[in-house]
Amino acid sequence: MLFEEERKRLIADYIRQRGRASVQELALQFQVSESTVRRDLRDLEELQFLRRTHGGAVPVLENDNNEPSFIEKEDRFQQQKLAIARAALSLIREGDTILLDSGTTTYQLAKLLRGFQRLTVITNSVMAAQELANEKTIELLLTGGTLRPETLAMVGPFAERNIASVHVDKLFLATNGFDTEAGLTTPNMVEAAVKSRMIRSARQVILMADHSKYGQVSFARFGELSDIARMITDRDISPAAVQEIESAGIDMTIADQGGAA
Amino acid sequence: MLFEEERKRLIADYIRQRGRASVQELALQFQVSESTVRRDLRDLEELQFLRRTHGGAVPVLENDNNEPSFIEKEDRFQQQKLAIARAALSLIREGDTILLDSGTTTYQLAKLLRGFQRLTVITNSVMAAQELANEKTIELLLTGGTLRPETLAMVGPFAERNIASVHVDKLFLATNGFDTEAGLTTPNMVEAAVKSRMIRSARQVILMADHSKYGQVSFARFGELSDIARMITDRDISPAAVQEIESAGIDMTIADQGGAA
DNA sequence: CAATAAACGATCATATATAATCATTATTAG
DNA sequence: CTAATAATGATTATATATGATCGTTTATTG
Repeated sequence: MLFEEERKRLIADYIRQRGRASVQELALQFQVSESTVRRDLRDLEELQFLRRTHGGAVPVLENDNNEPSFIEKEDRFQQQKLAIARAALSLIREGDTILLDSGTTTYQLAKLLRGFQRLTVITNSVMAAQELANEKTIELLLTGGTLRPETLAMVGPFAERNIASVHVDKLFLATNGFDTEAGLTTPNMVEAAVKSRMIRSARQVILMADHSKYGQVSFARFGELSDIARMITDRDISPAAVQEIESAGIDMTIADQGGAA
Repeated sequence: MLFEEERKRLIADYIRQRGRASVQELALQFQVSESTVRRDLRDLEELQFLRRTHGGAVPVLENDNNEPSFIEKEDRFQQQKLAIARAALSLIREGDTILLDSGTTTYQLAKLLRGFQRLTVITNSVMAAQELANEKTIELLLTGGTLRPETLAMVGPFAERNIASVHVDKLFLATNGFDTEAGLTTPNMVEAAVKSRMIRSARQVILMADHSKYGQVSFARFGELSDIARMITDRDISPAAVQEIESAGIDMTIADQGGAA
């Protein structure tokens, strides 16, 4: 005879393992009435361990790939950004210490960082931090700072001071505007100050920017082209732009989307 | 014949080893009445050595994987903690700048902070930050630091430095151990360092601790009783404890759970 | 879209576990 | 040694988990 707690835990395991289970099946399996199974399922659903359906239950969806957040849904160029993130991933080595800027493209990279055995990640993005919080093999540091609700980025003196106190192998940087004349720009002054600080704390600066950023000029300037060692963009960038960027001494990586458009 | 403490330890071991035990089984095994077994189990549960179920007890699960454990989700003292949080809430004024420690009790308070029109909150708890991220009327600052996966608390030099650079009206502090001799203690050294810093940055220190913390001594000491201006606890605290704490010059608030047990 | 069968939630009865209480026994302090 | 205190066991009232029943809701299928 099982205790209630034991049974609930086993039911949760059972469903996670098999992918699904009917109420009847569970009642038979654990030798209790269907009433009891339903009560258990209700409790487990409340604790988010599974989702009930008519007739049974299914595992709760891992937030790995499904259920993109609101920001993600509204995001344009997702395919391109994922491709850029994959290209960025190949630049990271075991044991690296990296600085991860906030932004939707760098967020895609954060999701890919799982699986590293030894990695130190410093970020001002709460969204990125959430993705990596449970990875035991990744040392995760948050810069701290005032939280901007729109982007869940931490900015301001707290962030700047902490970034100033470290040195990293690689910075993965995002931007709103990238222009050969105006340099690197973003709409928000305090975010610009943080990015500027990040650049100064990195041995190698890698810019992750899809083609739509090229030629854009925003309000606050945080760096110039010569700060950038490498730029990763998508294949929709114009050949003319590529030539112009390369002639500024920046290595280019054109990310392949693997056949898909 | 065993001493009480010996028996309790053996019961805890027994359950950890076998994975479960019924009250009957334990009464037989240790040659005591079921009443005594239940009392032992109650004590052991309060100390988090095991979890009671109807009919017996099971071990506390180690949360080795990334999923939130049962323990976290169904916190047995939730009612008390909520009551404590409500009492803490009444101490906060519009326009205050408060420092919020990480922990389950302070997390309850974070959830109640919505609705303030003007409030500055500094916290090292990512969980608390998530609750408040979308409140436009709350200025939210994160301390930054290394993220501890178990508690989602930010600790270490980043956090300490930023905390040291501010001064707040009120600190809402959590603790694992509260003892008139040993003072305030917690299992983790780096968390202790952060808490210690917090105390130094606050004009008024308010301790939020349910009755189970009283008399507990953990590994790392981060403060003494004289640091505390006020303690908020639940009504299950013993009158003797209240008197002892008050004679140490600490104002006491016994949170009412509003009729519910 | 309606008919039908299955699944569901609500409610109740019951068996059992538990908390509260009190008497008794062990332990400690003076 | 005696008084006070704490732990234990027995007893009783309360609380809880469970299974059965039944009216309602939901999915399916012709």
